[in-house]
Amino acid sequence: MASKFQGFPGMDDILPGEIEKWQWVEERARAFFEAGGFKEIRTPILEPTELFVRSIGQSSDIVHKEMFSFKDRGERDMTMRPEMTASVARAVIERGLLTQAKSLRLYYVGPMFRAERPQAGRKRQFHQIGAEIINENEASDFDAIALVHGLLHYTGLKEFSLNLNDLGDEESRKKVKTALADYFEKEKNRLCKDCRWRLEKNVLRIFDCKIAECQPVIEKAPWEQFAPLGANFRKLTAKLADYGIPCKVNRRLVRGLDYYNGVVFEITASGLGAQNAVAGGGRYDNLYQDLGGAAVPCTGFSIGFERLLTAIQAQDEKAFEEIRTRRVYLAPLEDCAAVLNVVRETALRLREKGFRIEMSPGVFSLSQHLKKADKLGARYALIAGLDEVSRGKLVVKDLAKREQAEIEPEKITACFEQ
RNA sequence: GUGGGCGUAGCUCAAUUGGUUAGAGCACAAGAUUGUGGAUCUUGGGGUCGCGGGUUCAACUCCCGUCGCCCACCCCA
Repeated sequence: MASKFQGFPGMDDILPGEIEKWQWVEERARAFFEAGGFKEIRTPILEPTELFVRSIGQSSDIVHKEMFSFKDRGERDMTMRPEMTASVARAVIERGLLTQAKSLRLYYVGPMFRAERPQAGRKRQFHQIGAEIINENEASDFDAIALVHGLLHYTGLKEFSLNLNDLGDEESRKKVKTALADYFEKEKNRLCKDCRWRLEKNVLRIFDCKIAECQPVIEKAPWEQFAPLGANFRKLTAKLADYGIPCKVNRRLVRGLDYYNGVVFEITASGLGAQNAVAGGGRYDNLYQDLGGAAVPCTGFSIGFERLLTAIQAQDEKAFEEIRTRRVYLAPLEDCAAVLNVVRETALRLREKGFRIEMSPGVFSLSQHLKKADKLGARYALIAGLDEVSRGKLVVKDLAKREQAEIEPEKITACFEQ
């Protein structure tokens, strides 16, 4: 409060104590993506404004009112990325990645920026973790959905529900749009003013409306008659059922980004407040072409990092207990190179095994060390003084069980394997 | 962008309907405690009461503005 400067609205600092959870989820996500054949990609936060206008679409809320855009000193129009799919597409096309491989599986983790009014589960700088499957066949719809589903479970989310819809191919989508436009045009006087605006810009978005008076009109929209679910979509839902992935078909599910076609989906979770979508995605077969690349079919999804974290914790208070059990506190009892080196080297060996190292700089007595270890939330302590080091040993203490053992530093990892 | 609620210590909150030097718990630091921890006790550091202006002999308290936070709408992850 006494600070002369304040951060911008909706842009948070992620502090020690909280960051460990981020790292934990991130590590799990990376492992899961690797197991699915995905490689990480990182792209710049700033992209040409036109890239997002072309991909996400003029009529979308993101483009027409939520982007952080400005001109740099060279009068270039730049925008802080509001999502990742367009950036990945730009990078793949620009770097010619599809000339070296027929198809690609890419994942990303990073900050996104949208100039919205902050509220629960919505920040101006927020983070997404997501993936794109580029130029594989239609079976990738299933892969993408199975991947999010598995990943959410793997990161500790217990309950969530998957909704999906079929927007159809370009042709049928056009037909549906005109048919729906005709229908809503007739019912125009029963719709709210926002819906009338949507009727002009993008009819499908009317289905997003939550105003009570519009509901009867929306309910009766004869979507099924204009756009029966495609054969591929039926195959997809059957396969999901086979694999025990529960889902609900929701014909009113429409995404707010214009590049989607075909299968789209959204995952909602409890414990999030009004913004309860934790992940979303779908098929976008025309994007690469629209951006000047070859025509390649794609599908992808992204997960809201912050929302995932709050949902995980809301559903299970002990979700991040494992972080504590993987913490090792360093307790050197002497301020001399021999002792410090043994302790540090041993700890680094454990770090490679996935443990986190905690230590407090300075020289302390053993009792002070143990007190600090508690405060830092460590499960184990590595204790060594001149006595142990001279005998080539080191003490490993389990703070929870109050047990300890003297071992040789080289055998430290074996001591944690069982 | 629109609406509602809220800004006092790092955190959670007090301050007797305007009145001396703004308090407590938690947290933090030191000691009791020089190789075995979570407790307890003692002591200590911390505040331009979000910021600016106004009313008043006197403002944390009343008025206006402003900034920020929270929640919701819109929409999205």
